[in-house]
Amino acid sequence: MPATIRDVAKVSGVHVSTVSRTFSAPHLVNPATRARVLDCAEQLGYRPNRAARALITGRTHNIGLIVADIANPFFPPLIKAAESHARGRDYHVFVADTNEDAGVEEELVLALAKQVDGVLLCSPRMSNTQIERLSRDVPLVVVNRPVPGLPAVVMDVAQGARLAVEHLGELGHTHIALLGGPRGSWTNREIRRSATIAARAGGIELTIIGPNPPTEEGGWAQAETVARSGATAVLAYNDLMAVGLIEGLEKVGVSVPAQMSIVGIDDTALSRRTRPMLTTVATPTAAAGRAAVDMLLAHGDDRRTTALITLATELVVRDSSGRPPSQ
Amino acid sequence: MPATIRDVAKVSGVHVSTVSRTFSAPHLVNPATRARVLDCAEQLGYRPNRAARALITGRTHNIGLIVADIANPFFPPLIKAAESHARGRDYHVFVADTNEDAGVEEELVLALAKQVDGVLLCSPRMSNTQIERLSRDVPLVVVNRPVPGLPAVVMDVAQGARLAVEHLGELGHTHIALLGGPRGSWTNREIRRSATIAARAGGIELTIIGPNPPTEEGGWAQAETVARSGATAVLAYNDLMAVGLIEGLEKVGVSVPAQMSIVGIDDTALSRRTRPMLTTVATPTAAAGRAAVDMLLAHGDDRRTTALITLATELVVRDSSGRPPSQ
DNA sequence: GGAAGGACTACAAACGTTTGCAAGAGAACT
DNA sequence: AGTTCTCTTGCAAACGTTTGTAGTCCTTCC
Repeated sequence: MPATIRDVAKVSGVHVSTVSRTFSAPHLVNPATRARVLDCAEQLGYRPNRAARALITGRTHNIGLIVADIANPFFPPLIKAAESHARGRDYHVFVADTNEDAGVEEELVLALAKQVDGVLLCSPRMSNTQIERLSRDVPLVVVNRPVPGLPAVVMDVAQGARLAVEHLGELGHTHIALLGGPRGSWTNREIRRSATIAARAGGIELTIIGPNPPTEEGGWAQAETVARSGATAVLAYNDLMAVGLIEGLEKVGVSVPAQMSIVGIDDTALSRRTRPMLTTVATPTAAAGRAAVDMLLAHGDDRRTTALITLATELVVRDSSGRPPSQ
Repeated sequence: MPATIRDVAKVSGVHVSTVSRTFSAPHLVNPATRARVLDCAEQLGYRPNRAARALITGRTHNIGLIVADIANPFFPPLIKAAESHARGRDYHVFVADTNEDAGVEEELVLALAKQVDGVLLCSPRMSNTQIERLSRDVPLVVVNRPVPGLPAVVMDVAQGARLAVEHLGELGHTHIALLGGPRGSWTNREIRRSATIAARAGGIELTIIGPNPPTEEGGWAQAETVARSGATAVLAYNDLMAVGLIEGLEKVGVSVPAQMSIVGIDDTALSRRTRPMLTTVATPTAAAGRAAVDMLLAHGDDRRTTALITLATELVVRDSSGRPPSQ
């Protein structure tokens, strides 16, 4: 029912190949003919069938975007930026949610492989070897984790964690708790590594609590442990956990920031909406989405880009961090 | 480079059509042959090329999902549910964000039309006639707005608004402000209509403030107007505006709920995270996503489903609503 | 005035599938 | 033993494009 290239050819009295070139190589067709063809196409409401085009060119002009959990406020800004950026370059985006499941993740990459020119893998739960294997089927760009031999975009959370610890140190805290994230997370290891170094440098005692699920509940559940740890400040794996922790602390009668300072990571929209507003490490998620799309599309040209892009983070001081109780 | 049906045919010593049938009509091929073919396919890592299949069957097994703003916390749960539900039925989902722009919306539907079996249009900003025209190019299901002649899924916000007004009435409020949403929104009209009726029935004065942009800023900006309106309670178009309003009221020295009760709509994840926690009307967004997918896929079979599904809403009472100040 | 080149267009094969049709082999019926 | 039926498979056309090759007609040059 929808107009095909053949309909346009018939109506405008030229061969299909001429119609095709009118769209894909305009300089090869006579201006007068081109005008006539465009006119007929317009008239018929013709739009090239991208699937058919993909069959022969091998380029679908689609990309896949796989995230662990769309409902996690970290991802929507990334998705939004990536989608918009891709669309600006005439690419459409498949979005899929793995529910934090590595198996689903692999299945999705495979299922999408033939329909896209590449896949953005955000915060993957798969092993490096799994990811490397998949990258033979379809170009991959990994976000939030470096994978040897593959292009990746990561946030400089090490810097962020250092800034956070230094900030707390300057406020006078001498004992900080680190509320860790999920076990397999590269980001989690980075934070831990960097916070440990920064704490040692600042003469600060660091208590590590975790691993924990990276959710509000995960933070909430550790409130008592945190309260009894002797620490006067906490650096949490992400905002979600920080918020859960604040809530949990309230419940056990510890007020923030008077008795306990809290610093989150990510600067999600959430952090400006809680009371007290959350001091947090801002990670440039939108920029990460755009950068990942750029890498993926560049990927096509030269054979195998291996670059690792590291985006700077910064500390955003709000109301959840303050001086330790004078006692 | 990736294995095609022809490679599998060659290796397993049968014709391509037999391989094809092994996957798309297994009962037509001899069990022994089928086993052998499947084995070879497995060996070669063969996966049918869905684009090529779509070319001939006319069914892409993809659906489009167009939302106004991915970063609006209303949408992620809907997207997540729709994507997961669709994947369970072997469909993949294109997600696109229109930035609240009707022009982008139309362009997206057209661009996606050939690549999908149908499009879910969530909270569209286009006119009904525009939508109807587009529905001739590609099956559409509209979410959050009824469009004559098209299948749609809507929330019973009228019921929700009534419950909210009654709740406030029972608490003793006699003057309520309605903080309206965007001009073109059907949901906004419904809320307004229903709140007006409920207020009259309860002997409550209703002041309508708006239209406003459906964002945190939109709520924030009206804080002073609300404070001066004489109302002791507010029903906001959505949670985002309610949260913004609470923040704005704090700034001008009005405390919630002591001096002003606030009720939101949507019950986004947000509403449990703010202080005070938000009393709000829960809309079943995940269910809406699933229902819309179901309608879209059913749509294919019988020619034109016109059904309108209305999902019930309910009031969730939390901490932002209370008795009016005794004065 | 013939050759050489340029601009434009048509032809046809290809991309990876699906599917209607036909053919062959047995099995089951009459 | 002939007919019909079922099961299984192969053949080939089709889906809507792109693109290499070749052809036509003009210009331009020597």
